[in-house]
Amino acid sequence: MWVKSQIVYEAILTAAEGEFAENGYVKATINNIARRAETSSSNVYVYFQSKLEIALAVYEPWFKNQILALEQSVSQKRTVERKLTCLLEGLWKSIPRDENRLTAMHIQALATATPRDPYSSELLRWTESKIAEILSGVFDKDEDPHNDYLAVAHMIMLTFDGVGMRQNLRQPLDRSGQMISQMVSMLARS
Amino acid sequence: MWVKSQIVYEAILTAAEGEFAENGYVKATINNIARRAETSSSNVYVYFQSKLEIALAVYEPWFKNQILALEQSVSQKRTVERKLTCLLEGLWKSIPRDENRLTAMHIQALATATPRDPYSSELLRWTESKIAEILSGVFDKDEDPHNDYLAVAHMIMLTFDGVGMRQNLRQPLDRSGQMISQMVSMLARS
DNA sequence: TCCCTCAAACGAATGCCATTCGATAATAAG
DNA sequence: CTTATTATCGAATGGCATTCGTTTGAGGGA
Repeated sequence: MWVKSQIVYEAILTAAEGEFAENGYVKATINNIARRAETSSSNVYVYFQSKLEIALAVYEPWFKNQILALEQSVSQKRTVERKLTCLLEGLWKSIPRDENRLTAMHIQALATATPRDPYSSELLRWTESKIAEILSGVFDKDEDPHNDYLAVAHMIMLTFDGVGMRQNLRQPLDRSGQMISQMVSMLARS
Repeated sequence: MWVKSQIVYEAILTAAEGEFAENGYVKATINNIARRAETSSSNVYVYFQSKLEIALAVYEPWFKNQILALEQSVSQKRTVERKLTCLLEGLWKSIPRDENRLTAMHIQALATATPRDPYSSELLRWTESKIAEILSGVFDKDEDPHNDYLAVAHMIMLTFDGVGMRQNLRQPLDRSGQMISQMVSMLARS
């Protein structure tokens, strides 16, 4: 059917995940990915249209898992403050600082993309809805001023992008702790 | 000494500003910059160590001016809410959406940099202090829990980075208005 | 006026990489 | 067994940052 060869396709994805994790988006090369997947760089283009497409294919499932796991963690906390802190620490610390640095690689990929590249904001929208839903659950009001939560979720995600972007650079100063507690207290006051 | 070098130096900076504004960081080429400055690409390396260095040299003065102008605008507003709105609209709308798109180009430059590249976070720190100072002035409390303002300033700047990063992509949905008013009301409640 | 030195300038590499091409090999279909 | 399609590969192609080796020309000293 459609799938050329499921095995090779997945070998490429796995190879790419390793390569991106080690080298980030810019320094990773299709040749290295091909070598890891035990095929040729030209053959990679039978399965993917571009380097960007590979990056997105690697990132999406990883990131969705991270978010779903985070949702779990948040739900296990008892108080509003703990829930909010858990959410923000996940998004502004744990996930972007994850070993494999896929967040930074994703940011690199998007930053170097042009408007003509095949990017869809579907994943971003999915994530923002999810966060809005979590926030809504934290305060559990059913009257649903959902738009407010979406706006906050959007800001949280833009900050997440910023954190990921700054991950590349050696940041001598880490203000994330203060930032999180500040934001938690502002949100909790709502 | 050669008076000429100053002239060429500035010709390169001007040329680079034009080139970066038109093409962003990634698509801009040293060759184009050299051509605009009426010199050769190799000669550019007499004045700058790398493409990144040029980008930062172009960005810094432009951005500082934007911030100083914004500080002015904020100071002319009368109420707390108007001041905050002015500040956030500047940082999350006007500056990143500026014609010349230098914000997006700066993000591209940083996102593609490696930790070994000659980046200093001095400008970021300067900006965050400035924003903290502005916030402090808005609420004009002299007791100065300055660290809280710095944390908020940091978050504002990370969001700014996120906005600039997303500028590359055609974003179909613009939630910046809601985001700003939401943030203003959260801050004003402090 | 004539050298001599050294910064400034340049054209031609170098090396790296995403992406494409053209040609085979393998496989499925009839 | 033939034919069409797919997968694979090695060898381009084209673009670009950066480096190299050499040349040029201004300024100071003789």
